[in-house]
Amino acid sequence: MARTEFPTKATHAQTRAHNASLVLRAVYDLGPISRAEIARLTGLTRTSVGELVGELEHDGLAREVGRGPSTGGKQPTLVSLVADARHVVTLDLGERTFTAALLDLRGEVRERISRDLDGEDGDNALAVVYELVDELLARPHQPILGIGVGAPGIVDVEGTIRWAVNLSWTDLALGNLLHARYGYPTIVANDSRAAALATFLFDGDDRPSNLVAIKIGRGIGAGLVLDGELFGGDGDGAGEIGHIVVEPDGAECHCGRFGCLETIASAPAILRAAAAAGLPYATLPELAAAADAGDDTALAVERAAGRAIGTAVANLIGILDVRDIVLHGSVTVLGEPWFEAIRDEATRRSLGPLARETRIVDGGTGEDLTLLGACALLLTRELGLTVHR
Amino acid sequence: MARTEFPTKATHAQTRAHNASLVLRAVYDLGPISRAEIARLTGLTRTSVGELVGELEHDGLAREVGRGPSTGGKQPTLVSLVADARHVVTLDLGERTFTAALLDLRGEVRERISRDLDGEDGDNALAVVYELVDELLARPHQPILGIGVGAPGIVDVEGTIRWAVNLSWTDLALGNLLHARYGYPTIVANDSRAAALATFLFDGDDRPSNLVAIKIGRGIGAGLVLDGELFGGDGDGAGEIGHIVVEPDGAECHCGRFGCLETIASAPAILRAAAAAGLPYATLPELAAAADAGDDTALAVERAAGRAIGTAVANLIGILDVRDIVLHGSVTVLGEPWFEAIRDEATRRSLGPLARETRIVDGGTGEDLTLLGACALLLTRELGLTVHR
DNA sequence: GAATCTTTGTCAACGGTATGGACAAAGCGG
DNA sequence: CCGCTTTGTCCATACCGTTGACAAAGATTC
Repeated sequence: MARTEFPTKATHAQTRAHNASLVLRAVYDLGPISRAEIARLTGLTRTSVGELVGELEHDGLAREVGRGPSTGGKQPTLVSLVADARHVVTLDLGERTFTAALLDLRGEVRERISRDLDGEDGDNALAVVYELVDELLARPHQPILGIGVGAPGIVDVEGTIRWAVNLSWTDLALGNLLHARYGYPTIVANDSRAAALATFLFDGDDRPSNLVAIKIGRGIGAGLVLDGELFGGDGDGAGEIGHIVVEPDGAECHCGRFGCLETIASAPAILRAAAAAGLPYATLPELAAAADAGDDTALAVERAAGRAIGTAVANLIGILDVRDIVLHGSVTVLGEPWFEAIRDEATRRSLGPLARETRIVDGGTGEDLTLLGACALLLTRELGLTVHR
Repeated sequence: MARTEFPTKATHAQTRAHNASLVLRAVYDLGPISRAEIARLTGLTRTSVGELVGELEHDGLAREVGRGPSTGGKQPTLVSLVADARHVVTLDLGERTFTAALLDLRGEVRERISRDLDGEDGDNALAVVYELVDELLARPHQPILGIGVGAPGIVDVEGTIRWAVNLSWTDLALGNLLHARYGYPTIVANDSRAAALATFLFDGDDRPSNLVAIKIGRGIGAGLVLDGELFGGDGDGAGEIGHIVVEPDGAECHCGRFGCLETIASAPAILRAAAAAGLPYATLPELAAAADAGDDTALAVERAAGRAIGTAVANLIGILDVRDIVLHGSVTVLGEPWFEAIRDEATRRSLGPLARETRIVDGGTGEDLTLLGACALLLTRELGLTVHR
């Protein structure tokens, strides 16, 4: 078991950084809060907290905002986060319309622009990315903390997009390119994964430490947050469940296999199934409306798609014993009948006690989730705003 | 996202502990090694390393063992681990014969005893545990580092066995009981998971940081090592893949569902299938021998079981993108035909690029894996001998 | 209203721990 | 034999969290 690489040593600077981010997180999470309260929460002394808060104030990240009520002694001085102290450039390249936005430290969108690809891919798509960032940075903004990108396909930890079919990108070192061009810290991650992290961080209040967010749209991909952190797998392909074979004798998938989940439950697949059943609906909302209005054939199409997802969910539950499963993406417009089929199938196919405690919830079409997730990754890496359990 | 619990502060003592375990690990992994070499590896100064090695020597964990060859200067003093400096009490409660053993710091078995349960369960089975530990501790031994237990069923992080069907244990706080009775640090973990960790730590040399070890015997369970650490899931049930439904119209399982993986691919299920096919073999080795001798029916039975496992493996690959999958347990005696069926089915059902790089290997019947894993958990917690990547 | 108690935030002294420089010991090469 | 290199240790220094004390300022009690 001789591993040549060694974990890094611990230094005083690291302890300092850790405690600094602890204080920042207290201010971030618990709104206006006194130094003494932070000291009680973190276990640090009031002295240390005072010093660290001083640094935050110096960096403009925190500010005194008045006094709190006394509890029998001197009034505490309340310190609050300055949400607008930094801006983060975020990009969502997961749809055929690229979106770029400036977010503040709370994940609030301050500026947003987008541009349709018009079928462009390769270098032209990359040019669109540059245009969007250039335009965003031309607008008034606070000091930039970094650039966060959610991109489709398989993205490695270095920020290289190894394989993104729809954009014809292979081994595109997007992270390095952006860093070289703009000079800011840059993170590139898979869009489904970013969305999963966003859901985990911004959406819930008292979650367990694991969450799976499945994005179901043109493709199907899941982001896995395990023990509070995004899990990538050995080849950065964790969560790529769209190509698990569900029906070995099913239709051919563009990946070459037969009966992949995507051939049954993705948005295009559902519309194909509807057409095959003789239904005249060309979009998912139309299909959903028909089903809600009592069209049994439409309902059956929805349910069949739901059951396939339910099978995958059962596998997720059985393998990971995860409590929270969030479904998002364009297909969620199918609404309750579809969800019901998913829940039924997931329950039918997994161990009772596990399935019973699982919550399968609607994450909506998740407009900003990818942007938020990319932002969250930056906040974690640059400011240490990790969420442990 | 107000979480009331906070991560703990960092202290100087923690930096010290971290660096101490870094030095220990260098000595542990890289055999006799000089202080200067440790300093280069860890990035610590020779001063710090000298001090820390001094502590290890004081604790008896390390010892100077001579001089190394000069490389143009003073000969280095080599420091080596004293493998026998501590003993760990380990228990494997996963089979119907309980095993207890004393292991040294290298995981070498120094003493081993076992006792058949003779069908006992509940408190009587617990009494057997006490007997075994009493007897082991009555033998000559080094200072005890702690007690590590691999137990079947669902075990939570506190060391309570929430549910172990075969032993009729529910909510048995085994960890607390053992700690109260013997006073040593105690860890109780699921046996499959312990075995997975053992495989990860002791077996490979340059693994990726993820590994799934599937134990296939009377039951089927997997241990998940993700990013170098055991993953438990929200309800400590991660890896309980035996009850994922593979054939919705299959046979009834004792869990109440139909067509669970265990109803098809566990040892008893395979023997049932053999009987149903009119074969006269009552044990797996007999079945394997017949298949190897050209019995096509026996071969077909083996392959059917293998394909079911292969389906589960495909799900694991698709969800986790894990490179290394180890199969162990009594069913591995079926040998190559069975493995081939697993590999074929796993490949057929998962995305090409992923499946191609996956290694599905034979972990054997894994006699001591659970003991080793329990030992490894203790080494990690008590001495910080974690293996990062 | 005065005295006492509580709580807050800060300051100075202290202690643990990693670092850097210096140095003796000990071997190699010319 | 002399210079160079490497090793292990000693000493002084710097970083940073802790401890104890204290002033400020409000609450509580008499």
